[in-house]
Amino acid sequence: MIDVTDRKILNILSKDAKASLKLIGNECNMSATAVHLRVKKLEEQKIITGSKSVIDTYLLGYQTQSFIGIYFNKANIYRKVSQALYEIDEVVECNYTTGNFSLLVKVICRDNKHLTEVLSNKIQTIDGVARTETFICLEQTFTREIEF
Amino acid sequence: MIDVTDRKILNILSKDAKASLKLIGNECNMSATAVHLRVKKLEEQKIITGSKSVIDTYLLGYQTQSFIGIYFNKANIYRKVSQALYEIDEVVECNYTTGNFSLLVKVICRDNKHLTEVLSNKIQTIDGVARTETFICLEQTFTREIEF
DNA sequence: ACTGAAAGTGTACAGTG
DNA sequence: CACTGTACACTTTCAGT
Repeated sequence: MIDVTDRKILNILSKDAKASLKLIGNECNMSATAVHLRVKKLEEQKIITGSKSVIDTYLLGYQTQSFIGIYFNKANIYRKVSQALYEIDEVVECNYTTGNFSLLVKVICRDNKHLTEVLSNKIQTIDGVARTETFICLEQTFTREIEF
Repeated sequence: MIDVTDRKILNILSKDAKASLKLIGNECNMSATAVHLRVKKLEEQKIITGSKSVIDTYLLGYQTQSFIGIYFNKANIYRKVSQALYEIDEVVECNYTTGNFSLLVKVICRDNKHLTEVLSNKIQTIDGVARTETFICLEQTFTREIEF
């Protein structure tokens, strides 16, 4: 399905979506056009699904990132609660998980006051949400992409 | 510092790093060149720090994503433990948090067997790690970028 | 700070092995 | 079928307003 060259391309693009085809071609001993064809194929196969610019949210005033574990008071409502969470702009990631919580979500707020408001006025008012547990990120020590 | 046009540009690029300057220019009623100048400035200010292609890890055989809460048996060692975690390829995000755990990390593995191996042979052998708590993601209901 | 024309890339297409 | 070389479109740079 995908070979070692495709993996090399994915590893480069996952760290830099704007890496030039020329540069990738040099790394893979290929013409830029050949790389382009492979990238197109990876997009068709939905292995590459898009791209994002990485933006420093901290510099823009969003300085309180946190994870929130959510407990339910009913069974089988994770889809409905997820939908309600999707309506909350500050919630950027939502995972249905095993373990203590039912959902584990990532929230990006300006400050602790903003977080308090999101928690009490938005998340905890969702039907089915019994209790939440907040983990404020004091420091994100690293993020990185997986290597294929 | 940054105006409403910059925000518009950031919102577009955070969802699509390869959005054409032309298209952004249309959205902002500006020439492609003017957009380019603003993007360059945002990069210089380190508000835009880079870009990534979004890759479907599931399709490539990494089908078990999980969060792992890490407890320490000593104080003040989060930097050292973070460094050790950075050496583990499967750990893609590491946060020093308030709450029960000291660190909350995101791990991407091929399957549960792979996760077990990472947990017992890699994470739990790090000096200072007392105990871990694993939250396997049964479903990532959504991820999204914040709006500015 | 923005525009409009030149140089340098990315992309599409016809052609080769 | 995977790749190459060429032609056009786009991004990027630079002089000018």
